[in-house]
This record gives sequence, C-alpha cells and structure tokens, in this order.
Amino acid sequence: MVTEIIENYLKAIYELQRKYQSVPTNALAESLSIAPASVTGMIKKLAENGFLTYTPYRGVELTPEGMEKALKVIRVHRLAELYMVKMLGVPWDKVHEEAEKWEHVLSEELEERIEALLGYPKWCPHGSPIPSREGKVEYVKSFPLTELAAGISAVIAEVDDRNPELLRYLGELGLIPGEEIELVEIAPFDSLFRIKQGESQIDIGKEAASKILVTVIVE
Amino acid sequence: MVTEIIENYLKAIYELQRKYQSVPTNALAESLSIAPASVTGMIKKLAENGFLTYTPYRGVELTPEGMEKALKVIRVHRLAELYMVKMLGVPWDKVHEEAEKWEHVLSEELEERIEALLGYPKWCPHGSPIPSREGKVEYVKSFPLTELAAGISAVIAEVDDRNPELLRYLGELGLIPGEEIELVEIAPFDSLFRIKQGESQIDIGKEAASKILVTVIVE
DNA sequence: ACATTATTTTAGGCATAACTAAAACAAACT
DNA sequence: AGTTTGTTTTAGTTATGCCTAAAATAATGT
Repeated sequence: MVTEIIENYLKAIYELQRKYQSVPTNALAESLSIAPASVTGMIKKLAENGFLTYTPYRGVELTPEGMEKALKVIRVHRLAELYMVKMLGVPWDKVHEEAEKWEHVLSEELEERIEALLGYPKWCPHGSPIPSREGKVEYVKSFPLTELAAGISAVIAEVDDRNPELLRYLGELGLIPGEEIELVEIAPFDSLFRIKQGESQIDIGKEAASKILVTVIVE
Repeated sequence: MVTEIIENYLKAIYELQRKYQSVPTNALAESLSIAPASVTGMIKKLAENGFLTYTPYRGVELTPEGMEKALKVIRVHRLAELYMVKMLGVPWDKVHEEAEKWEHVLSEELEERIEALLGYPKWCPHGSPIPSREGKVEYVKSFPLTELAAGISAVIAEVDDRNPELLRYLGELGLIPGEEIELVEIAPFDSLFRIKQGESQIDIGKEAASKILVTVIVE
C-alpha cells in the first residue's frame, strides 16, 4: 500500500534528484524534517517495494515506478493549486499548504475532472509545470532575476511555492509567472533591482529578486 | 491531536447516538469494521481527552466537545458532497466515498468558501441536513415510503448515501430528494409500489421503496 | 598514510492503532 | 439462584514510522 508518507518520500526524492543524481540520506532527511536514521529505515522498505534503488552510503535513485508515483502526486498537487486559485478564489500564497493535503486524497476521476475544468493547464500558479497524465514534464530553462543583465526584458517563469510571505509580497506587486518585465538597472552592491512592468516601475531587494526565476524573450 | 481515525470514531458515535442513547462498544465496532477490543482501547483514550463519557459495559456518549468535533466533520462531508455534485459534476452515487476523504483535509477557510459558493445550502445531495458553522442541525421528520398510504402525496426527503447501487438506480429514475411524488397504489404483498411523479408513472420494489424517506406535504 | 570531520547505518525504543484469545461481566431464562 | 448466552474488557502481539545514541563508513586535509 502506498501511504501518504511514502508519497511524500517519493515526491521529496523526485525534487532532490533535480539537484543530486543520487539523493543522499541526509538531504532527504532534511527535506522531510525527520532524522537521517529514520530515512535509512524507510528507503530500505521503498527499495524492497521497487520504488527506488538504494546503495548504502551512496543514496537513492527513483526507479521508473517510483518516478511515476512521484509525478502523479506532483501532478495532483499542481492541479489542485491552480484549481483553488482559479475556482475557489484561494490566495496564491495559501494554496501550496492546502494542496499538500489534496494531493493524497483526490481520486483519478476528480483529478481528470479538475484538469478538464481548468482547460488542461500547463503550469501551476507558481509557474511549475504540471506533469501530464502519462508522466511527461516540461521544465522551462529559467534563472534568477539577479543574474539578468540591466536593460534586458524577460518573463517571470517561476517562484518558490513554499514561501507564503514572498508570494504575498510578489502578488501585491503583480509580479507573477507569465508577466513580462524589464530589468531597468541594478543599484550598487546589488542592493536594489529596478524593474519596469508595463508603465510602472518597481524596486525590489536582492533577496526577493534572487527568488524570481525568469526566462529571456526569444523571437 | 485529533487524527483522522479519531474523527471517524466521533462521526460514527454521533450517527449511532440517533439510535442508542448510549452507544455500545459492539455497535461502534461493527460500524467502523474493527474488533470490539480495539474500540475499548480507543474510547478510553477519547474519554481521557474529554470527547466522550465512558461507562464500562455501558457504552459511550459524546460530550459537547465531542459533539462539536463530530458535527464539524459531518458538515464538511456534506458540503463536500454537494460541492462535488454541483461544481465538479461528480455523479451523486460517488460523492460519499470521495467526501470520506475530503472531510478530514478541508481547512476552515475552504469549508467557508465552498459553503458560500454553494449559497449556504441546507442539505447534502442525499437529503441530509448540513450542520451550521455553530453546530446546529435540523433534521426533517421523515419515514420510509413503504409506510405511506396509497393516494397520498409526499416529498422525497432523504436516501441512504452509502449505497451507490441504490443511488444510481434512483438517480436514473429521477427519484431524488426534493422531488414531489404520489403513491398511487401498492400491489398485493407490498410487492410493488406504483408512484406518480409529475406525468410519469414509476414502479419500484419494496426493497428500494423502504430506503426512500419521505415527508408528507403540509400546507 | 593517518587523523579529523562528516555522513550514514545499526541497535534499541516509543507511540499509535489495530489484532486474537481468554477472562470478566451482564442479561435472560429456567 | 444458577446456568446459559451474549457482550465487553484484559492481556499480550503486531506493523508503521518515528526517535536517540553509538558504531561504522566515507571524505578531506596534512
């Protein structure tokens, strides 16, 4: 039986695999906020169940089955987030937390109804891609706004969905995925990033700017 | 912490209290499909936590706190059922099962948004009353269609939400809560109940008729 | 190569919520 | 009152999934 806890392990491992080819026990423990020793026990079980391959002292890697399960959970999570924003009017800084619960309970039938009602969307409210029913995901190559050169235009691609404070701040400023902006200038010591969005000018600090991922516009 | 399991205990006890003043261990075990010995252990814990009063060999009764928690869960369950039928187009025979999961995960904020979107409804799709936020419930006095006299008109009040087969059958016939019907005649041995609904005539068996709860129309 | 440091695993425990089998109790009948 | 029957509790286990402390292994620096 795939419990909610197992789903969370698989999801966390999937996300960490974008950074590590093989995910270390400690990184996983940190991500799940549990003790490393507890992780060792669980990954042994998950390896036995065929969700991942485990090499002691070397970390874990998802098998195709593990990947499939992880993507399913992530898909439901992101569909739920968008559904709550668009259909239930929940503020975008709160949907991540709610979706952490929905992702484990939505039936396949509901998953598909919601997807259809939303018009088969490609991205969640924070700009992350929604995996297809077949488990395909298309990541957009993006980088922090802090690495953009002054005078260049870009589109906001993605923001960290786990940071409600940041989301509230950016939401109020209208800096949401899909919006086109131009980085007008960078103040000395990277202390301030001056942005032009349409007619309005916005100043944000380095901290916030580093958390806004953008893509350059190519014609 | 009120776990999902505790919520299910409280919900079950609440429902059983409509039949028993004090709920016997065995009845609760049967309702939850677990062994009576397991129930004994849990109700001791729930008594310690103040959710119910427990007299060994005499059964349990919910305290006001227990009642409050139970009604909260039932409220979310019924709101979720109606939401799924009206907003997500889920067939009414499937929403009970889904709501068994939703009832444990919807936040208060979502509960209220859903209630508002539905226009502060009074009944779930199966005709059960939706408790108010303050925990008030108004049950409608109803009785099985089999006890109605021939020639009398009535309104369908409630049907068993846990019986998908019955629900599909009644749904196809259009026999849903709120509909006005007239019991035209009862065939010998109660073998068949002939109903008039608007212009159409419908025959149903005793088994099904006994599960349709009605109220007589008073002017 | 060896010592230090960091990571990971092993070993032993704990809480929750279920189980079975046997004992205790209550109700009902003679 | 005593016996039978049915209900409920006690006692002892089990599986999950977490914990801490200590041991083992790997990585790093000299």
